[in-house]
Amino acid sequence: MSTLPVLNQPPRRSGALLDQLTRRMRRRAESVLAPLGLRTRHLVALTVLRENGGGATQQALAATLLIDRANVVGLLNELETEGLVERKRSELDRRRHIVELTYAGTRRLAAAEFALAAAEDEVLAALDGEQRAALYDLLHQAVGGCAPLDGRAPEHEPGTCAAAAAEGFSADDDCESDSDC
Amino acid sequence: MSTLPVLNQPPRRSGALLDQLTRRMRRRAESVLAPLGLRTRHLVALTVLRENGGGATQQALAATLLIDRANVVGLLNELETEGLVERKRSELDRRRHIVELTYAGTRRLAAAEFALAAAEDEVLAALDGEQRAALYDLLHQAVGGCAPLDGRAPEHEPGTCAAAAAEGFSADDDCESDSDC
DNA sequence: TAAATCGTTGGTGCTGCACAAACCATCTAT
DNA sequence: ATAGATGGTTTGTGCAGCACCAACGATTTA
Repeated sequence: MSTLPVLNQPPRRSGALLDQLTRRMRRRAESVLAPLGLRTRHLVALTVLRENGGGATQQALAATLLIDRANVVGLLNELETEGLVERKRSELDRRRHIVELTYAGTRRLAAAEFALAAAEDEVLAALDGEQRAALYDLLHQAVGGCAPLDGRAPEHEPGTCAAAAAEGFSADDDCESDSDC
Repeated sequence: MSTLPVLNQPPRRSGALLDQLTRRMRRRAESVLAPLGLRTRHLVALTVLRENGGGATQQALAATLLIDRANVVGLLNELETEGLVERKRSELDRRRHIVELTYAGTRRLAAAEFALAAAEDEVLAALDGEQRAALYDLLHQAVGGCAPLDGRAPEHEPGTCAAAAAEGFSADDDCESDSDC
């Protein structure tokens, strides 16, 4: 606030706060997602599917989500038994599956995003609208302008970090220090 | 920035960004802590020990760190074999161990904090000093003013959320929605 | 003397992944 | 046509990082 040089002030380390806030956010997110029968990874997968428009092969999904192709199978099984996603045989290459978002999937995703936004507002309740916007801007800038699939990912070449950045919610990206995104 | 009402703007969800930034922060933190032979939980424990001044019993530590008392044992073993911490029998109650920070422990902790601050600056490199301060303030306010052991925890009664908030880095606090802190 | 408490040990279980091996169906190259 | 590569699938193993329970010795308290 003040531009006066204040010495001896406590460390002001944001790390702990960041961690704390993220934890709360995640908890709330999981809470509101649960009644929709979704978990974070489902949301990420659905988002990716919607974002790249048409359909994606499973291996493309694996690359984008940075998870093992074997694990993609289970993930899609869950989504498919809920009718949110559909696996179609590619006509060009009948080995491939083209994974597509169903109408139900689109709607569920929208519902999830709505719920998620509410959860976020809840967690950030202590901030007013302006402050939330400021927070968003700072975070955005800090992360490096690499918008996390929300405000349009710049490039979505498979294997890019935009990949893992996907929803921001990924498991444990080994994106490393390399300036992928 | 602008106060003009802008419609149709993308969701601006901070959740993903928060997650992303926190992940980076954690990675860097772990990286710089590793050469010091410390992991996050060690740092948290050391910080708690320093913060409450004298010494703490293991059960008090368990309560403060919100971890099982059985797991405190292993944690302290690691710290003690590194000479950062000392277990003394309480003279008042010889069942108890009074855990104290050694001089080496104090120094190691200071070194860790220094390294951590550097790591943080690295992660927030895209922000200038003023912006970092603004981010801190926003995070602080969002978290609820419950300073995370850095800028003096308001109360440190065992079992409080200030507990888990400890370093902000805790495993999976079930702090729930109850307004503990 | 009996019951409770503190630290300790050891075991079990859970979540949430990664990773590897092997398999069938299918495509591609020769 | 045949061999090799590829896409999806299944199954199994392993790891990290915890929680939780049960039991034990030493000690305190009732």
